[in-house]
Amino acid sequence: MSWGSMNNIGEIARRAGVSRSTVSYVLSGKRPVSEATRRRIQAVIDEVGYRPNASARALREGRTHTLGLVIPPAGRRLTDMQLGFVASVVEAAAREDLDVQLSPSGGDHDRSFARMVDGRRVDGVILMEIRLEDDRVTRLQQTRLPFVTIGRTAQPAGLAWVDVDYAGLISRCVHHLADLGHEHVALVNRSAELVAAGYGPGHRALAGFQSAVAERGLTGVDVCCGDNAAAGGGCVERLLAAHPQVTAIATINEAALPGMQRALDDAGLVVPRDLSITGVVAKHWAEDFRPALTAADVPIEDMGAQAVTLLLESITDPQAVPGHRLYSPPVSLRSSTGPARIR
Amino acid sequence: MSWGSMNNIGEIARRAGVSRSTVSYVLSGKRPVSEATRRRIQAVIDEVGYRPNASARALREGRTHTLGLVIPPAGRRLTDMQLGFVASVVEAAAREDLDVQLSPSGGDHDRSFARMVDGRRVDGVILMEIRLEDDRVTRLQQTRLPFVTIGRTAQPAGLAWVDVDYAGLISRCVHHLADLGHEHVALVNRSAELVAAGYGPGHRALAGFQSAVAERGLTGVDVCCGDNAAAGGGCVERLLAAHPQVTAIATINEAALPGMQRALDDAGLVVPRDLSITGVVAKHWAEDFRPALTAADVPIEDMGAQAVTLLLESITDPQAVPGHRLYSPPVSLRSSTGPARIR
DNA sequence: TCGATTCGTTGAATCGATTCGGATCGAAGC
DNA sequence: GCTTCGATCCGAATCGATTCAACGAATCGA
Repeated sequence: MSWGSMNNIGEIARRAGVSRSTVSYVLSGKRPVSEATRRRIQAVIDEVGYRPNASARALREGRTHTLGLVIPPAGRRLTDMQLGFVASVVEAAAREDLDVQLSPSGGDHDRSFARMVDGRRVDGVILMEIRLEDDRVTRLQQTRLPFVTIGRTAQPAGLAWVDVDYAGLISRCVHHLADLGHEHVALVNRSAELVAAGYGPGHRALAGFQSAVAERGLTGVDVCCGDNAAAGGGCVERLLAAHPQVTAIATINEAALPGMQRALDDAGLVVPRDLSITGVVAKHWAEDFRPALTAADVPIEDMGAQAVTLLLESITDPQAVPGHRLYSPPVSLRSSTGPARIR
Repeated sequence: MSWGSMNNIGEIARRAGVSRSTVSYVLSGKRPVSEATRRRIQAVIDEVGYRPNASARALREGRTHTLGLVIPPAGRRLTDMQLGFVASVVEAAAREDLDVQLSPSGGDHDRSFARMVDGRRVDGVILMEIRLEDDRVTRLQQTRLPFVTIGRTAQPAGLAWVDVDYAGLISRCVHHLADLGHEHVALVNRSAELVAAGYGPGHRALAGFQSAVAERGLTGVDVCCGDNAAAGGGCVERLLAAHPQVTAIATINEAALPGMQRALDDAGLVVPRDLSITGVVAKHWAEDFRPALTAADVPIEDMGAQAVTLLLESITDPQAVPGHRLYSPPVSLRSSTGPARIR
């Protein structure tokens, strides 16, 4: 394990007294090599700590054994859920002996994104924070580079994706609230910028909210809210002031939860006695809430792993019809929802 | 921008009616090319959307234009601060047109880490969550691959690193508490496993705590605490029960803060009237605390950017003596500390 | 004993880009 | 008219690994 001055396959071959091809076959096992020479070569490899140069291998094989993961541009802090996706994707990739490259890109015109895609630096790409109309998706389609989206576009047919059924789940939450007798409910959505940019979950949650509200004959109010505690606090304060009749809140904005909690505390409101809260958030947030949140737990780990699986399928068989998966986890009954009561 | 069946430099040369080298010189500008041909070539490049193959370029140049970032192994959730480092490193790298590869590795024997290091897949490595004795550091040293650590080992001489002066800052916090008249103070450290593993901040914070406590003639108690809200709650409950005389807490465990706050609320203690809290945490956490935390704000952004800068220096000039930077941000006076009062 | 088969190994081509020495050509100098 | 000299451009080597056709030697059957 000392510092071999040169660590290429030729040097190994020279020291072992064989040709480069034989060394290669020992590494890959794609052709039989006699036990004697294989041991001799392996000894040299172990001695100098040789590992084939990744770039050379990638060039020759046409595979980099690296996945690209496009995350929201830096500056904006990643939400806990996004971080969860990153972690689970990285872990799932590691299990398959794949590396992960990060690209912080918003639009299609990003240098980092362009390098990754056009430079054929990765075998496939996972896209996060997808918008209903997404430049990056169209860009990836025409490069014929396999990719999977976490979240889905407006027209996801023929694409590989994993997503949460925000529409269905928020709808289910509203029905749950209606069953409890609530008549005036509110939706706390993601940030206004995200929704304006056509961010899928925001739009789909709103659609599910509105349809369920209509179906049950409730009155519903929806507000956008920045992805952080401070915004959550202000948002709930304004909501309570403007719509005092509201007795229940559904949300998909987990990052705002701590602030929402604080605003409720400050207003002297007890959950669920005075106000019910529910929504679609990561399990971690639901359980950290006080009281524990009745919510649909987004299966972050599964989704990241599934995205990697789908991507690998696309890579190994580019012709195959891309797979997808829509998650619709059950709404876990915890302690944050209760019968409606006039405030 | 259509899908050129082949996108290599040879194809571009053929279409433009020149040799491959000329195309290369147009791209790099390392030799003069006549205006006429340069325009002709550029037109072809733009038309087919050509970009040089990253693997081939890396092979030839011996540089991958990629940085490796070693993060704590998945499974354990990353703390907010770690996430901040990742984000700022990625952003700083992007500014330099560098890509970032993630490697979730704890020990030295990790496959992902080995691939990254031995496969020469990256030009340099940034290491997070450094321990006082760290296998990965010794491993990197003998491969002669430039690297920078966020945090530092017990013997950091000759290494490139950025770190927070936890010892000095916690000491300053204790002095601040002593100035306010507190006589019984507590330190809430990071998790017991981390400290047992020789995690630097844990040890250095403890050392600073103990020396300051001794210097001011206080009584001090230190406890370890898991990096999450639940652990923080339990930790403070036990602390209050076992040491009722404690009137102030210093901490470096930001992830535990929400839980600590809840435990204090439950105990009916008002900050800072009944109990003072201070410590070293990311600004974000300090400001989200209620009341805002008097604390030294860890300059996460700067540290990530600085780590990239130091790494680039190591890469461009491997002979130079590695730089380092010890951050000692001021303790921002907010509202969570006040004069001691017997509970 | 000789041709056929198998096993182990080798040499050379290849992936796509960079780079250096040299070739080509027109213009300038004598 | 012939050499000289820039200005341009080209050809070939190179980076490190993989892979295929082929070759020598040993084994086998007839």
